[in-house]
Amino acid sequence: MKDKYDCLKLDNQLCFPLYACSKGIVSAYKPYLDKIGLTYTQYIAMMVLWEDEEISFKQMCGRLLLDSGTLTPVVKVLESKGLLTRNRSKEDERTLTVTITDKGRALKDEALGIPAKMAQCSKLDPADAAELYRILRKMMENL
Amino acid sequence: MKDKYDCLKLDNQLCFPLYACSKGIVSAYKPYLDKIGLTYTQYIAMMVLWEDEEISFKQMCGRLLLDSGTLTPVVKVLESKGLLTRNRSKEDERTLTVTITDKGRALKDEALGIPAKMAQCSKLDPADAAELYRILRKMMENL
DNA sequence: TACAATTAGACTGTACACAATTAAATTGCG
DNA sequence: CGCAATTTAATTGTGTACAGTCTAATTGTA
Repeated sequence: MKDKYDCLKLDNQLCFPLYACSKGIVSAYKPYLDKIGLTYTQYIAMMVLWEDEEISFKQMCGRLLLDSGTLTPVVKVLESKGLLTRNRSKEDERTLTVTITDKGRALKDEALGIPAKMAQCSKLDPADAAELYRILRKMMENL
Repeated sequence: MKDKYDCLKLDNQLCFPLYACSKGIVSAYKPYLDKIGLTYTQYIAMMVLWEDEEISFKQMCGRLLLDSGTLTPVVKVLESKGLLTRNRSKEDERTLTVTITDKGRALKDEALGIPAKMAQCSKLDPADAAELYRILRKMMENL
């Protein structure tokens, strides 16, 4: 019944459900994020600024685990929406400082209901959610 | 210590580690997939054909949870690499039948070592890996 | 102090990923 | 039978995502 190719079956992969769930969750966010006019990537970028209102672009890349090629256009779009400003640092002209605006800060309150809505939609019981969180955190450290 | 905005912190999200691990695993595959000349998306598409050597395009989309806009170019690239053929069904001209070639079948043996290499790289103990798999599967059904 | 090495962002090219639309083929119903 | 509704891929447009490259600014060192 078992053959040497079993390890190549989609159903036996750990990576595929991970990849599918990641896309699934991001798309589940869409209706809620549409209401506040953000994409998922823009949302997590704003999340960084909701926590630290001023941060260097480089640090932002590190927190989000995104490279400059991805984050540069995202931050420019957020700037064009008036949610943040981009300025070169006085001490080091290479460094780009990203700062939240009043409008960006105001959006925080609009986003407040989203995490609860998302928790419902995954339909995981709290124990599974906690386990998942624990294992994914461990995995992140190894990658 | 706790404020109402805690739920909007990146560290308190379940989605973000999921999204980060998904990207992390896919990028961990890269060196191994480079050796056989496939991207991750191309790899999972070939996985479907390694299991079912002939399948309709529509079914393939369903198995991979990808829509036609994503999979059409992927399958065309795999065709150009000579790993599969694309043919319209005789019974229903709308249906595209995707069939593995000898070259595609041969690639299966080259890919055989990859899953084991990936299991090492995630560095999860078997118990955690099994738990993760179980929870992600449950989540997939709910999404 | 010159100048090599490093660092920070931006840019280019390739590859997804999905929503929305389109076109062709087929089906179903009056 | 005739035509509206449905189905299947393909296409278009927007938005990531990352490798590789480039430029400008800064740092380290002889």
